[in-house]
Amino acid sequence: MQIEQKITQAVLAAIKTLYGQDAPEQLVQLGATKKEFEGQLTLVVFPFLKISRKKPEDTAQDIGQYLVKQLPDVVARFNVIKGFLNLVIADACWISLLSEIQQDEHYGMQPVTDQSPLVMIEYSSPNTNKPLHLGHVRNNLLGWALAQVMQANGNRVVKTNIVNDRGIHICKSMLAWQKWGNGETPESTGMKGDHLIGKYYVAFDQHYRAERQQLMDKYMAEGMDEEAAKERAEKESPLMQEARQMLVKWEQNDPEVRGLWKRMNDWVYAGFDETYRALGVGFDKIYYESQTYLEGKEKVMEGLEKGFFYRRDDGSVWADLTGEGLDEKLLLRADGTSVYMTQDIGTAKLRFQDFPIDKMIYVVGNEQNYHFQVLSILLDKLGFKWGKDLVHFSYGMVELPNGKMKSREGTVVDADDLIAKMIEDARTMSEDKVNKLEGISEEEAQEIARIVGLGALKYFILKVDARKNMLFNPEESIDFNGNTGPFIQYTYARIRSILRKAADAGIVSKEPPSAELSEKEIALVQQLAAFGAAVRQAGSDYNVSVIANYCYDLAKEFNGFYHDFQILKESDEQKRAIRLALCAAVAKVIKSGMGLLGIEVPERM
RNA sequence: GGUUCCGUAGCUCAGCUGGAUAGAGCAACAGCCUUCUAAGCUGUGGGUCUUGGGUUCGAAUCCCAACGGAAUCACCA
Repeated sequence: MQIEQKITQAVLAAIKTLYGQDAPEQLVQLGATKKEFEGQLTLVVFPFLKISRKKPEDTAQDIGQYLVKQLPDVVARFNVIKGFLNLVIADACWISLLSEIQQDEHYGMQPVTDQSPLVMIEYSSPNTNKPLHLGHVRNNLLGWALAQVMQANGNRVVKTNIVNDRGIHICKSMLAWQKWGNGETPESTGMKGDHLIGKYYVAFDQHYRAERQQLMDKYMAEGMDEEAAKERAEKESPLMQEARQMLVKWEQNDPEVRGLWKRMNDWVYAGFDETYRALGVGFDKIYYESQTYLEGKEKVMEGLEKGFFYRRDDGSVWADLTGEGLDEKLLLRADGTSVYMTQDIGTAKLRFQDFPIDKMIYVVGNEQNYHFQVLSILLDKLGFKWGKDLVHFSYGMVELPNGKMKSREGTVVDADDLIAKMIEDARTMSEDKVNKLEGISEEEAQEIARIVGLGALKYFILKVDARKNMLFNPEESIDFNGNTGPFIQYTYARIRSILRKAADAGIVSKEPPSAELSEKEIALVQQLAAFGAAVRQAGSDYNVSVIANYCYDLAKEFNGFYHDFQILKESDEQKRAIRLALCAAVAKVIKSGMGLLGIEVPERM
């Protein structure tokens, strides 16, 4: 922000003039003044003591006097507490800052041009054998928000999704559907396609477990120990063998298996699309592993020829990463089929063909930290210029009070159920406040409930540092009071209400003239001014929770102001104009900040 | 065991690029609606910032070690 820039330069000049030495800019530590002292900006003078050779208090006095003299329009006065120089900034500075905020359409955001760096963000990346759950929700919300934040920092962003549409897990669902499905379809059952497929995935697992148990009992009765019996049962289970056969047929392009595979995947995609739409997330380009897994083999063979990798006697191909402090990593099985890593290499190859990627960000859970460490090294060896610096945006698990979510054990929080529950709760909540929604149609009321319910869910997830595991207790519903999405949305709705009334009354908010500002008003402008820094920090740290916390602080600050001051009823026209300008600016910044998080704000609630 | 991450109020979390007396929310208690939306505001109580060293004028923040928890170390994806 400009004020800080000016002061920083003036402080450097002060050091030079007063003590005859150049100080590096890093020594200038300017921060917000603590509430209990007068002033808005505080300079920490301790770093300058070696240069000034004076006591902290005297050094602060020197610099303070210099600033007041050299920047009278900016620094109105100052006070010194120990080594802290508190600066009182002139009201006019805050007012002109406020009008700058109002006039800047993209306040806080960097422009994006054709020359901007291209950042590709991979997120979501579901398996097509079961519906999305809360863990996926965290991934999707983080991925979307991160994409918005990167764009706000002046990057061209391509959002991408790699769908894991092949493999043994899908064959399990297919097989179970064939055996026990009686030709059920989403149409015939009214179920979402992803849920229908998920039902058969679970069915497979149940039958398989029963079968395995039977076999185990049999082998143990024959005198095998438990461990060996289990291993043999898993290997010889007819169901599992059938599933494996199906996968082989799939790889051989068997028309019948491929037909079923396509049909069932299409059901799942239709279901996913619905969930994505409800969450408000989307993609610019979707890749499918069925299309990329073969590409990886080529790349691996290329690496083998160049001597980056080696082949073992059994024919399998490996990368030796012991030089990097890691293990040896399998890239191709002895039978020539590819593994997870091979597929990611293939996907990378296709992506680089499609886009001139400068930076690649993978939004994937922290259970795969090792995988991405290895992937980065391999891509680098294979000549991808962004491989070495790829970013694994690694986020923690969502845990339930009794531990992790496990789809096979049915302890998952389903994404669709959760979204529906949130909207329902928001609806109930607003019905307790009938007076507010007077004269609102059923559709509007439902739309508000949707915005607020999703706002609560999204904020709940995004306000937490992504790296940390987070706890979700299904017994306690997500809050709508306190540090929550609805709190911020509510602040916005109240402001919009004021601005509507101002417009109705014909009060035009013109250019704010000069007037004295109260401490609270200055604090609000200062908070508004910090938006750009929050956006930059969120981008450089890959931390979207910075934006969430910023929005909360801003809303909190505004609510204090709203409580203490009259706005429309203020009789002094100049004060009223400034307060209306403040309202408009806060609404604008809340809307764009929440927008970065993918959270909508309602005009009323 | 190796590697990576985490440990702040009863609970959920901020603060971590070193700066003043460590902040919010929830829960508990006490107040504030004839006045612009009370999903709000104000107040009270609640802390060995896991522990022990080190660096520094100054450490929740940086370094080292220990303790506690999580993830990972598959011819699963």
